[in-house]
Amino acid sequence: MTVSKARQTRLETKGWRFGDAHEFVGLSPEESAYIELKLVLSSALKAKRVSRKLTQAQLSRVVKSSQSRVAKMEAGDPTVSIDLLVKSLLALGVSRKELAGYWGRA
Amino acid sequence: MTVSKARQTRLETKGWRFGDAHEFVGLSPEESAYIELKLVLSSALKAKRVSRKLTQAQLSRVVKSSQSRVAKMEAGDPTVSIDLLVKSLLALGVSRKELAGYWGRA
DNA sequence: TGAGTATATGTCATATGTGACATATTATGT
DNA sequence: ACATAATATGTCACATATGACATATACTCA
Repeated sequence: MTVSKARQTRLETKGWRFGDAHEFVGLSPEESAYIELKLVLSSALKAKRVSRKLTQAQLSRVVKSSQSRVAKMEAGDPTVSIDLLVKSLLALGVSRKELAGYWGRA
Repeated sequence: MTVSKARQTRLETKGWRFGDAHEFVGLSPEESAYIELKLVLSSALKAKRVSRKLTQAQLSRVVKSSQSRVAKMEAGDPTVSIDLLVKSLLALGVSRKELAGYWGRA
């Protein structure tokens, strides 16, 4: 998927209530699955941060990033890669089994 | 991890026989886990391609890439992102459950 | 041995991701 | 209401990933 399309998707989704990204219109199953995965990792990251009682600024130091990028990670911003999300979760001490759990979750 | 460090790791690993990336010297557990994850996805991609009896060139058309990049994906080249590996696996019709399986596999 | 096919490796211009910064918006307390 | 902390959003220079291409190496099969 192109960046502009991803951005458009995100814009189109503002205020949209959904439980399953398959409901996004005009997206192939692969595109939906890819977006779903990022959203799952995003919320996992936020959940982990909150459970550790860290601010975004504090977490950004742990993962060697910036507060704004952490905010974008948690928001599922299209400019954030799965790599960064995975690296951040690993930096928070998340195990591979836990990671697998996130992805397997519908 | 920086690119140069990743490249160095790969070079250092040439001809190295290992079953667990934790054995890489000088890498933190997170770095090892990240590399392991990429290697698992790499071999999953290759296995899928072979089981479908596709050449790298054919697969490259399916995932809209190039033969050389497919080769790099399967080789665990440090310039290949998890994003690309995941997108490619999804394009091959791999389910979320299957991905989760790869993800969790030690 | 060769010719044909598949895979690997190197390079490069361009696309995309990143941290950092400024600033806006939203919470939380007093 | 006000101040203060936390989070969100926008932008940008720089870093990294990408597809494409050339070319090298490996693999079949005759």
